[in-house]
Amino acid sequence: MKLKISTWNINSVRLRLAQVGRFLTEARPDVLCLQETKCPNDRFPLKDLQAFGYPHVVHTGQKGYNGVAILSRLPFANSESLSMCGRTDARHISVTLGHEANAASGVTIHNFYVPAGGDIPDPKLNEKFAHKLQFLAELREWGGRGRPARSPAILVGDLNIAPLEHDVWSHKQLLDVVSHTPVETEALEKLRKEAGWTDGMRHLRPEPEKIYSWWSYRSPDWAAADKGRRLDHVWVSESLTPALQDIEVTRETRGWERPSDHVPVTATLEL
DNA sequence: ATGGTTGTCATACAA
Repeated sequence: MKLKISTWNINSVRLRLAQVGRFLTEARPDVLCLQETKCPNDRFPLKDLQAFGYPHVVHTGQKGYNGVAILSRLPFANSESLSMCGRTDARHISVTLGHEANAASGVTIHNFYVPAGGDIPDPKLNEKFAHKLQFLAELREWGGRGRPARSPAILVGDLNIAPLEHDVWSHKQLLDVVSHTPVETEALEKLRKEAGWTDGMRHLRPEPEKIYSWWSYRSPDWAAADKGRRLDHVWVSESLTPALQDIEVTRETRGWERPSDHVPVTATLEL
């Protein structure tokens, strides 16, 4: 069977409910992982999302900030949410697919939203950057402790880091810009390789091809300037790497009315 | 070097 899984930082799920519906209708993924739902749990638009043909939904959110959700056409065997950095903010949720005798049963999907990290790339001067580095340290520890990539698993999300030279419009100009500083990019690549994850996007579309999934709202003409960054990622475990068939970045959603600053990334696996 | 935009919630803060 084919498993099609998408990840999208939606920047308010309530404001962009119709866009989620349009994307789901047009792309028809089996699973959609959302970040930055910016929605407390009691105001999450559960029924509206289910009505798009995704009866299985888990979510965790808070007022105003953060928040992650997973929508699925396939049922879940179980779900959990990790607490990172001793905080109650909603930056991870995972499910294990199951309850049906198909090839996707037993695949665990982790949906992460890594802190953006503020503007100043110095943990002594900027608490938000210190938080980001701490989050990466805990991600590394988590990747070694439970060895999540040693069983069939997919890790997606807004990792707020563009790790490679061709993941940004200008490597040199962004070396001291949060999201592309060496301390972040080296930490992310190290923890990914150590844990055994494959960078799914680059596995199918290696450098030097430029790949972006985010364009700043502050750019007056984002499409012409094309000063993007690849902040959104799909990682797959070793056992699932040969199953990777396709990666798609749905750039056109950035041109929709009232868009998110991130666009969906979709992976197709033949299981 | 600086300011540029958006969303949430209340007019500041995070991204």
